[in-house]
Amino acid sequence: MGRSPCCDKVGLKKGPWTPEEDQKLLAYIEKHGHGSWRALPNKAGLQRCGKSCRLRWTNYLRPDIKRGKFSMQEEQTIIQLHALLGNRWSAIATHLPKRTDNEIKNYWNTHLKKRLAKMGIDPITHKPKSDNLSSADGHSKCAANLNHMAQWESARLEAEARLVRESKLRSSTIPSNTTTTFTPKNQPLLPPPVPMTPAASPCLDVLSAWQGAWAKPAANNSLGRGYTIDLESPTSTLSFSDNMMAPTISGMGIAEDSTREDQQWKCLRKSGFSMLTAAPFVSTEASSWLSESSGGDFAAGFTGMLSDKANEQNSADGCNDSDNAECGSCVDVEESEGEEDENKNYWSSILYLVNSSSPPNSPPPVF
DNA sequence: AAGACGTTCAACCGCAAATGC
DNA sequence: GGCATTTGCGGTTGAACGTCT
Repeated sequence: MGRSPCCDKVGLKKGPWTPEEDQKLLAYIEKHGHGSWRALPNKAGLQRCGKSCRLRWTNYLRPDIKRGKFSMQEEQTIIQLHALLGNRWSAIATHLPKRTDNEIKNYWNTHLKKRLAKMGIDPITHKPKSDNLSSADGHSKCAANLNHMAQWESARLEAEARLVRESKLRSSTIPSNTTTTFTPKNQPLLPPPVPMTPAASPCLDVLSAWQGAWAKPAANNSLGRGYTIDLESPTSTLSFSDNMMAPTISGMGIAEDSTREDQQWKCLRKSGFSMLTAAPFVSTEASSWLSESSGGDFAAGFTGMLSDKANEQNSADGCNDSDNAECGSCVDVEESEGEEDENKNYWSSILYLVNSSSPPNSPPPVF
């Protein structure tokens, strides 16, 4: 495709794979594992280079791949992780089970990036384009914190990715001469990916930090507002419960009602989501780093970049309840609002979440 | 109906890291 | 430790398909 071939050997087929080739590759890997990719094509009777075979397998034929539309939670996860890690698709993919890095990369380039850009958000910095110059004082601190956390999170993700790779390698190199029968649609040849449970990743991560901040009070909260926490979620993302007042954590694997979620995001924004509002729910530990990050003034520092923009939006919407935790007007979402507005709100909320997730001064990860 | 234009995504490439000898 | 080979990653391409004019 427009470049010199990666394999010098002539006669090797390129371009789209035929069903027959897929079948050959699948049959071979089912029987022998992939072993050496370079040697595989000859052994499997394929006129392809090993690289092409590996790519076909990892991005398309592997049984533990989920195809189809990305859920809203997956989108949120991608955006949050992209804000932290940049174009490190393989690291992002470790947080999205059954999605390949290539698929995530494509989805980002064809959908998410454009949607962010359309909203005036720089898809690289994840900040409003007009906001780039206004981050001189308070925001720079947050940016530094975010950067610190990004490095920290990045190192952890790399370690996780390594574990996943090693696990897969071990299993894939073992010939499956067991009773495993395999077709592209059903039987997994490889074991399920290493779950990113809190137990597996006991250290802080940005998303977990968020979860922790929200989740901890759940055990002894007397509010009874419907906290729901999925501790097994590998990459939980923040969402809000039905009445929008108490934060909830929902797991990635949980099917979501997108319409409802839209409304939740909308209300999150409408309620002027801020740590002022959230403070009563935040654990001591979490509020500690939040406080540090804001130079001692937890509420002011942390909410600065959140509420400013949210208030701006609220004013535009005529919702002035940003400082009111019991914003009742947010419960009923006006149906007359356009879908575009909902999308905007949803994306705005994501941006604010991304901007705010950086516990500073955390110790370096030990793996 | 047909050509132009835009979008999507599988597959390619080169590079860097990891691994083996 | 040094070199050769293999593997993984991220950027890019272009065919296929959809939409617009």
